[in-house]
Amino acid sequence: MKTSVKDEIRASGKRMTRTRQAVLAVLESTKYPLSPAELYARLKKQKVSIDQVTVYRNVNALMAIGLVKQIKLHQEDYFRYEMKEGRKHHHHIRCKICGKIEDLLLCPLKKLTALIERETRFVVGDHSLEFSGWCPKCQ
Amino acid sequence: MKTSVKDEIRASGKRMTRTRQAVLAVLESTKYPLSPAELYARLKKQKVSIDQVTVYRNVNALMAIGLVKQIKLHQEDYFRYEMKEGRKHHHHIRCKICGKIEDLLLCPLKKLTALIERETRFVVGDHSLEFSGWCPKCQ
DNA sequence: TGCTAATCGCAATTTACTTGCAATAAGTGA
DNA sequence: TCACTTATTGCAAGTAAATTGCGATTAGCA
Repeated sequence: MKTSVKDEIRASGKRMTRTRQAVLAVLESTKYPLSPAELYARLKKQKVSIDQVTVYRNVNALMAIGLVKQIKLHQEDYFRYEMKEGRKHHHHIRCKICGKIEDLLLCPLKKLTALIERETRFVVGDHSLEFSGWCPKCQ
Repeated sequence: MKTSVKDEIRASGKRMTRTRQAVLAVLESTKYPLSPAELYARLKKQKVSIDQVTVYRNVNALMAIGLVKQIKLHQEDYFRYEMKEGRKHHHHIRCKICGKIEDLLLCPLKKLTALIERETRFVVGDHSLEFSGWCPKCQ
């Protein structure tokens, strides 16, 4: 775990506990966003003593201080979480069959903001974009 | 209600009941996607005798035969439904303050499919795209 | 008009997530 | 190093959206 992460946690008045460290370690070592249930399963596999509720509370706390990003995929009815740390703005594609999730580093939307603001008179904040399809193995 | 809608329902082996007709009428007269709770509230206001469960079962049935489209907005933890009938492919923008939802008729993503397929080796099926921001009244 | 299966209402269940509370432990300050 | 404050934890219970089971109702056709 990078020192900077611990510093950010301390700076926000939060503490670096054994469980929080374990949650962060799993998120940092995973290349795609994890659901609380998946996170919990991995921690149990590693013999980390932790409760489901603590996983929820930790991802929420880490999200509140901006270390972790919450992601909602269209086909699923739960949230996923990934480290924000040093990651570029990106989107995801998810396989309709096996659920495999991969990053898409592209984003075609920056140019669109001005057009949308002109058309709708909204001020545009964020966007969410997600593709689904069939991964190489499931085709 | 258009005859064609009733025909489509009958053609799929389903029946046009009083409650289903009422659900369809509300969906057809609303310009943005409705949640089951909103649908239920409007039906009650119109003195339609219907149960919450029946609203859920109806939107699911209508979705199964392709008359209605299910939409999940990023900031909400429930589904919304809108008529598919004759509507062009579109996306939505939602106000972060008051929740106002408006259609966006643009879609910048068709050209992107080939690029994503080349990069990820996925076959792209659908996409979902949603903006959020501040509507004219809430700015 | 009478039959059959789709649909309905009501109650209970499921799933993801949150909250209350007493016990524990991180980090500080002496 | 120890004591103290309070963030954090585990467990149990509670929410809210959506689904399911089942007996009663009713659409639509013969």
